[in-house]
Amino acid sequence: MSKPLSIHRLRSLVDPLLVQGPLHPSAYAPIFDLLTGCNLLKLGQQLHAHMALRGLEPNAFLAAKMVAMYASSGDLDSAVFLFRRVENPNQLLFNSMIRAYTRYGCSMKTIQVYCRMHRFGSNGDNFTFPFVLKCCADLSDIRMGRCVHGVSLRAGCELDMYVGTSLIDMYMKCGELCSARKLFDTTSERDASSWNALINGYMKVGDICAAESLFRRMRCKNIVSWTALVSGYTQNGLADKALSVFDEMLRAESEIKPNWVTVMSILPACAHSAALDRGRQIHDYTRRTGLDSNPLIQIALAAMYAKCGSLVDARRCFFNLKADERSSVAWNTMITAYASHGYGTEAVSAFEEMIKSGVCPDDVTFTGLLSGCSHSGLIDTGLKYFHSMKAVYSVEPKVEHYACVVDLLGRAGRLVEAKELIGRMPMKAGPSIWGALLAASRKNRNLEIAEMAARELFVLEPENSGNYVLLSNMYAEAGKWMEVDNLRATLKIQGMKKSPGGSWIEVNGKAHLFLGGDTLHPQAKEIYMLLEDLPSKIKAAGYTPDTSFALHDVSEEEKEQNLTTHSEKLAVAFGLLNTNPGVALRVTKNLRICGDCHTAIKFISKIYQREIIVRDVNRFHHFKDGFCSCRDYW
DNA sequence: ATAGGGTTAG
Repeated sequence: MSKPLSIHRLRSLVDPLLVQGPLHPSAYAPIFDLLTGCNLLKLGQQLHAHMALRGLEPNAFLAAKMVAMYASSGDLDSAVFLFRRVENPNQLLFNSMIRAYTRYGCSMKTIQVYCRMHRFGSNGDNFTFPFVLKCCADLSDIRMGRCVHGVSLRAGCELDMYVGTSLIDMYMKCGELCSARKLFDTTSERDASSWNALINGYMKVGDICAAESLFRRMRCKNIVSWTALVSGYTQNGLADKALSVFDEMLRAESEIKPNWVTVMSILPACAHSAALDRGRQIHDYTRRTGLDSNPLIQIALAAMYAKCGSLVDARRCFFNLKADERSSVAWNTMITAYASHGYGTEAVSAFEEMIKSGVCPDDVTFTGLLSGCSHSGLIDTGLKYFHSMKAVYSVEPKVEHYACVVDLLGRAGRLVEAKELIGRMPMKAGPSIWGALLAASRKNRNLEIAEMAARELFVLEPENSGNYVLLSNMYAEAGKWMEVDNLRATLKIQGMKKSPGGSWIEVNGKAHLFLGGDTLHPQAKEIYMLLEDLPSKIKAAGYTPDTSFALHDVSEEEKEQNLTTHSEKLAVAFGLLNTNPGVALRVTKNLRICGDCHTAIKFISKIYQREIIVRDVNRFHHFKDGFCSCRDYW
């Protein structure tokens, strides 16, 4: 596309038309072309109104241009209105409308327009099929896809590269990998797009090897190919690989540089690994390249910072957004950020502010809000919002909202109410529901309800060893060693391994991972010395180790020993040893933080005057001056 | 005028 003209230049083209009488449609068409993609809705509307006032009905050709203009300016309704008024649509107009609907993600509508086009006796052309095929892909409608494939052959489009790529993409997204591959292998002309469609498809189904081998064999790699690899790794949970490909990309001698989509793909990898320093580097990169002016980037940055433990930076990114850029997703990001950090009150006020600014909440908003209330013990507030979801905001509660409320009630010890709520749910209770109930029974030491929840979970997610471990721990607490042995035997028979507890901490941009009882680290000796000194220091400050968290059938002394070597303590000790006084420590754990460690870290934060931020699988704990942001409610 | 993108409970 040519460079967009300045608003003044466009004004000077439109204004003379507005003072003249009706002209031939061909006089207006080029103006609408110029307005397309300029996001100057007002100017387009003015011209349209001028024509309407003079009784000028656009013909199909002109309507096509106007539909494109409206669609590109965010006004789909006007585009549809125009389209419907044209009695004799031509191919161009159909294409324009199909493109408009596709752009707004209205796949069903696109298919409807395509069908109508058929009834007008047209097969479509090389500009029709790519969009229609994309919709088939989005709908996973393989039958429609095959049908469109057939029509595209009849229309003689089989050699068109755009159509070819769209076909490959459609087959990949519908899970017909073989058909896609066959098309790819038999196409004589292939460009980067067809390769990229395949790579993305393989990544989507989790076939990393196939995607990698294609990428390595590719000779015409472009920015999309690199991004496909990065986002594929991220989506498959391979954050480290995503980060190293990103580095490789920066090093690669080609001209290819990360664009905004690449950045969007790499940020979740930073978040996953809690790689705050890497995240900051990427933030710097967006500032250097001007990508940071993109509101989507700011939102993704906010989410990254929140997940890396820096709520301050997350807020800063959010406040970089102008008021009209604060979409529901932006608000959701902040509400969820507050919730996960245990700032329920702030989550609630962010929600209220969102409503005040006229942004409609959606289901994600309420999962964030409810989990925020739950983490902070705002029981009544949470219940109030839950009940207002549908009544006030027309958002249908989904299973995840029920899970939040089960958690909200359960955490507060209202297990019976939680159980009753599960019974009244309009949908089937899934793992999230029973998982919340199990965790709540653990917290309240209610073995009976725990057994009930666990029974459901063993069926729903038999491969999740965490559930067995949790119940087994509860049996251990209750001294029911027989049941403990039974569960352990079950675990063993099924060949399941307890996922090892691990924590990591980033120091000078490098992550250091510790497993429970780890002695492999080069600094292990110093770390253990520091930890061995801790109990006496802490005991002097009034701390008693809570051995109920050791959960082994061993003597009290041994239990205490095991506690000192939990991975989160090792990571904290390492942090104390390797950072300057006063620097905040950020530790990430792959499981839930242990209760004894929680107490110990509170004391450490006081004794060593350090802010310590621990992210566990559920939430953040901010330790400072002997207190935790969760106020021991977790 | 093809391919890639942000927010989600235990």
